Amino acid sequence: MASHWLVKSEPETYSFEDLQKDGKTVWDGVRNFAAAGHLKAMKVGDQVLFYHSQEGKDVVGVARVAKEAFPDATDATGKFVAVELTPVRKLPRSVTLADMKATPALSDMAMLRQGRLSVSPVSDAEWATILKMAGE
DNA sequence: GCCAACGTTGGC
DNA sequence: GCCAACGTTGGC
Repeated sequence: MASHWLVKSEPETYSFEDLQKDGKTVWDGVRNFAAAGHLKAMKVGDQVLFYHSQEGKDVVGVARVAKEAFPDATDATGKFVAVELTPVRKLPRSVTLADMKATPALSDMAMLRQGRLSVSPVSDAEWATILKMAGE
């Protein structure tokens, strides 16, 4: 059963456009146990919302898990993992943080309840709501 | 094993 | 640029 997720990235560091240009990317550098736990739970084929933090503060695109969790090569301790993501599509309209906060159906979203979490789960209902808000 | 201090993230 | 929230680290 496929799950849905949301990952955050500062577009200045790595934007959705960068992912589309690269064709794929290794999602490493996560140094938070809760987020790492979510990375480990990802399965190939799971869909992932791509959120731009700091600049934009909006969900801009959809990506897909291409490779399940493997040791993060940038982590010397060996405690953290990375996954590989590929771009799926850019959303017709981005969905801003303000829009999500203003939507009662999304009030329980993990990313809203815990702002600093860089990788978080998205329920099927939340997923459908956000895609609809994005004009799909 | 607990708790205080510190560092980092991210929204405003 | 500031401030709040939260996770991690290190001392006891």
